[in-house]
Amino acid sequence: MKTSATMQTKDRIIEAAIRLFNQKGFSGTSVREIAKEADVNVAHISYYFQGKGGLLEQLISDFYEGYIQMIETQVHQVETCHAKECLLHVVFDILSYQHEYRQLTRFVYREVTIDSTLMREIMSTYLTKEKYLFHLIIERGKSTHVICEELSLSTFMIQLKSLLMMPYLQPQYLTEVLYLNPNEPYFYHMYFKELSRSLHHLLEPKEPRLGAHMDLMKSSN
Amino acid sequence: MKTSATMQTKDRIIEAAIRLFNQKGFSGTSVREIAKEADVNVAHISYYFQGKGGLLEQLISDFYEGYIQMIETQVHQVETCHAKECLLHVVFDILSYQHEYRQLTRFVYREVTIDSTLMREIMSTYLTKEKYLFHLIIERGKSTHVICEELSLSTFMIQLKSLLMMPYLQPQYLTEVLYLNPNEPYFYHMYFKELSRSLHHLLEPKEPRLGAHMDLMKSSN
Amino acid sequence: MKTSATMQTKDRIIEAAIRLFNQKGFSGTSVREIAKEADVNVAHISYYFQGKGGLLEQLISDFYEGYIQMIETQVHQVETCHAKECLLHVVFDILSYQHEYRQLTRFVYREVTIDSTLMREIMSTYLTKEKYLFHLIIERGKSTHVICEELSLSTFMIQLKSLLMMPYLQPQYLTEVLYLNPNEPYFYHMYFKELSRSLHHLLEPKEPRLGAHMDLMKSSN
Amino acid sequence: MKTSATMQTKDRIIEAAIRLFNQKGFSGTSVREIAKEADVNVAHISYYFQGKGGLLEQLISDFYEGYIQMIETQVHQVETCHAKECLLHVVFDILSYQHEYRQLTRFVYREVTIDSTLMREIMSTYLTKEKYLFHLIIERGKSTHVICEELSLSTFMIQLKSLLMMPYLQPQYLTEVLYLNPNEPYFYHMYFKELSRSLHHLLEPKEPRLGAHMDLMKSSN
DNA sequence: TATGAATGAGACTTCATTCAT
DNA sequence: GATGAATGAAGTCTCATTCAT
Repeated sequence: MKTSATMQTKDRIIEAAIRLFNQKGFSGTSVREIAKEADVNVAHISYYFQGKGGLLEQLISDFYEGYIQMIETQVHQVETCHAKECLLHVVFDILSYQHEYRQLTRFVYREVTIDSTLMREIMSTYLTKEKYLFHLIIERGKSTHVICEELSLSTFMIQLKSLLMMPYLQPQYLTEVLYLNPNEPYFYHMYFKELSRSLHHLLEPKEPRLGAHMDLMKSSN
Repeated sequence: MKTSATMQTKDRIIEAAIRLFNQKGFSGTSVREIAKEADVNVAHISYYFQGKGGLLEQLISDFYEGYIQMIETQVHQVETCHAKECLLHVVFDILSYQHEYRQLTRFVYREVTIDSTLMREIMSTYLTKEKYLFHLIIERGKSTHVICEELSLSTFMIQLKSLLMMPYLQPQYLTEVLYLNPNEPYFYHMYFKELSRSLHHLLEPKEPRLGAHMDLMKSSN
Repeated sequence: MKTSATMQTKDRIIEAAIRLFNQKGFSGTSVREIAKEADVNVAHISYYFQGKGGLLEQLISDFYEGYIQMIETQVHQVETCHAKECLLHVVFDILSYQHEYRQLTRFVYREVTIDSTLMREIMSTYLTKEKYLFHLIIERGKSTHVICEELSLSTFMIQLKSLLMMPYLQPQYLTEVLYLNPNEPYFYHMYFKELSRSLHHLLEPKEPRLGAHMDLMKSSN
Repeated sequence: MKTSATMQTKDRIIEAAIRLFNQKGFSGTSVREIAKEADVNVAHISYYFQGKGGLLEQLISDFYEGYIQMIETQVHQVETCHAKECLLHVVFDILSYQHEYRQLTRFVYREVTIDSTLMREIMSTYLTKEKYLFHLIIERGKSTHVICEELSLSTFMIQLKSLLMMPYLQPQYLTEVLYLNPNEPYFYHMYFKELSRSLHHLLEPKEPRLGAHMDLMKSSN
């Protein structure tokens, strides 16, 4: 068992790292800065996390560990529910989770765009599981005819994840261009509403008519 | 006028930088690596671009310069068109532009998530203009009653941009989890189709009924 | 409290820096050379002194700090003395101080001739104080009628400082042209004698007759 | 014969070099800065002066060439004169020469404090000659009994040269501490007056009585 | 003669980590 | 467990010079 002082040190490092990685990126942050921000000796970072890389790994793993666990819990809790309602519950929980760990979320979502061994492991460990969990819900929805049979899981995941990640990948865009404040609770409640509406359209059985783009396709190279 | 040899050197640096920044991020890439990849003397990077930072600036500026110019051209060309058609044309052009400069796009979209002075300038210079151009189209659509009066520009921009950026911010997710290949032309044609469908729902005047999430709101903190 | 090992490292750097700056000038010396001369890792220079510039700053500040303190001590000690005697004591102390820190003195006196922000600060911090301290002595001498009323402080300071600095600014001239050895204690005792004689003439109330140069003045442009 | 354009280029380089060497020292100035300041191509510096070192050499040689020639001219012109008057003429000419080439003088006097092969050559070539010329005058003065027999040449040279160089080695001290402006013609006329007075005392046959310092000598280590 | 791109060496600094205390 | 000095590698950038045009 770790002593309280040790926990404090580890936690202070984690908090400082999240703050700084978020601001300047992983590579853009030095261990000295982290140690200074956390008011800890530099050697502690290597000592507790086996180096800067280990710290990164732990932060990302922790994030996705909690992320997947939260979805799993929700999916199993509402196993008997109406699929669409379950879906919305999960989405709402994800938004809450992201909001609770705002800085970590933002940093992880950016770092995950880098092609590295670590990230590939994360993909196959956590994101594949996430996909599977949504697959379960969607299938349940299809079998109970509340979700359109033709809906492809990929299409769904792309739309869902792009909207879920947007506020964390482009926070400055929201604040400086759209004058929204993604850190306020109000924002993410509104955001949930919009997201729900989008998903609603996506899951709807009736296919909308669209013609314009078909011609565009042909004229392009 | 620059000699051909010079252009080759500058261009080789730019290409190498895009490739590496894309793979390892800006901070994660050293000028030595870039010089090696470009088969160019290290000193050239400072010589031509006033340092690594200048190279970053130029890449990002170039990207957004072309980006905005392309949208502007399209918007003015189809000024007399049906607003919705114009919108689809612009979206299609953006997807094409992004596809043409795949690696640069991917890198820029990631780097833009970092809060720096440069990025804030990019926001206020280019992205504010982008918003304005979409504002013009949307307003035209509203005045001709093909776009729902209640649609807020912010809502529209969030949905549009999140979908536009998604394949470039999460390419590994697409390839390794969803088994899609965002680099193939086929993909981005399909993607355009999906995007069009989403926008169609968004612009539609008729408001869908949704209730489930309202209850969720109340039970949350 | 610093450990003995640390002090050794810092001191070794300082000694090596003085030696090399003295020989080759500040800009003409590289941190690598200093590190090599001090038998220390290159990184230590930035580590302990915040870079080469910080090292320079510290050396110069240390020199003038000790310099002013020494004069102050002397001035206050002999407050009740005869002004002229006090003056000679101070001059003797300065010569001793300069001799004790020969290499540092020489380097500082050369570097001080460069127009930089640092040097301007040194001027206004230390040399203004030095002037003030001599002002005190001179005024005391004037009020007790042992120093000529008409003597201007500027004239005095110029003559005094030019003679004080000479052996350190032109050591090669002394050795290679005049065949004197300014490093020997004998030399600076002789030098003190000459200096005293010069000052004596300067402080003397009786004005010498001089005519020759008056005509020169008129014939010059 | 050099073309006018070439001369312009060479001269522009020389002027720029003097200006910059004066401000930042030799090692502190880069050839690129010089080329930029002179509005000349960088390659010209290596081309015309065989590199940065050659430029330095030329500047210093030119300075001392003119310096010695000027003294020689004066010494031979006034060969038949009264030794003291001749001395004052020479001193006045040196002050004028220094004033005319203010920036060069200042830079050369600083650089001459560095121990290098070049400087040692300068010493043995020019400064030894300077000493010899003053030796001639002093000896003439001694033989005509207008200069004290006991005056040593070294003592004289030290006092003379320290005063001659002072305004160029410590210009900031004069401006920022003593509030004098060494660039004004008025200043150096005054300075000549003071210098003359000092020399007068020095050459005087009657030895002043001084006792205080003799005791100091014994109490020092 | 004039240019400016190219070069490679070397400048200063910061990095993450280790280790003796 | 905690410290901070020490390390060597690597970072970015600037240097003076050369050379083909």
